[in-house]
Amino acid sequence: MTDRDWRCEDPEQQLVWASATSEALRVLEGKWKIVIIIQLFAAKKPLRFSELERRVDGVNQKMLIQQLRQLEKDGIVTRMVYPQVPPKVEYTLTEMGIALGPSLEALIDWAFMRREALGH
Amino acid sequence: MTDRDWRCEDPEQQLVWASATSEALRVLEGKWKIVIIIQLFAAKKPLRFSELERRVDGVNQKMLIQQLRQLEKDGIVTRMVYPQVPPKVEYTLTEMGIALGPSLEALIDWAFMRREALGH
DNA sequence: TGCAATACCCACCAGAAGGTAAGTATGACG
DNA sequence: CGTCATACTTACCTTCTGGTGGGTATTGCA
Repeated sequence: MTDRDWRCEDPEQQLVWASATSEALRVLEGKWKIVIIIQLFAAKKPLRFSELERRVDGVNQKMLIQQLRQLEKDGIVTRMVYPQVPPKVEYTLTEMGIALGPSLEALIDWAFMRREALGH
Repeated sequence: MTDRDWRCEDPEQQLVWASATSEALRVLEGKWKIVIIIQLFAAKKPLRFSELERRVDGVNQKMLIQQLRQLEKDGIVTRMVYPQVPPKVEYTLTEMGIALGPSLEALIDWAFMRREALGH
């Protein structure tokens, strides 16, 4: 475990924290990734492409695939192909995807706090 | 406090969590925002425009202002203008900006975990 | 024969985001 | 009068992201 006091004075360390966080955020960026991840979290089981398509409201096939591929590349989801016809492909969260839980929870908390503070 | 178990089965709730998180992320998105926020956190004091320009490596004036204005609009930073010549403008984190702390920490933790897992 | 089901791929387009280089406003100071 | 410092603003260009509407491959089944 590294020292995590990113409010420290060391400018070098600040650069490290900043770049680490930017990197982490890049994995979550894009219009659909969070929604996909939360759907996979909520389902608690592998989801087929078509199931995701149904659950992620408003997404189209190209976008869904694109984001899934990026999430796969980033180690957040696993793609499992069943060689049958018609095709069947299942997506699951990896361990690293599951490990995102606390961050997402913290973000959710902040979002709701903010909502209340802004009076919505 | 609302129920925060976003891994629940209720599809309606999932939509709420998903949209809340997307909203929160939108506030942090953009190439420079995280770096700006972390610099303000680390400084523990108001920073002038030119100080930020120096601390946020690689940013140009237009981008820095643009992102600062968005952060201001989103209630993350405060812009304080001193009416003097040459001009002096200071930027501070709002309460809501400071409240981002735990989320950022969780993201940093995850980012470092991921780094180790990927063997960097 | 030909259609259905599933998970894609491709060409193309529009708008948003990011970036560069120059200009502006102000008043103190020499 | 001209220069300096600071915090912007503007015009313009390039790149990235999101989106639409088509097409494809495979095999079972009517």
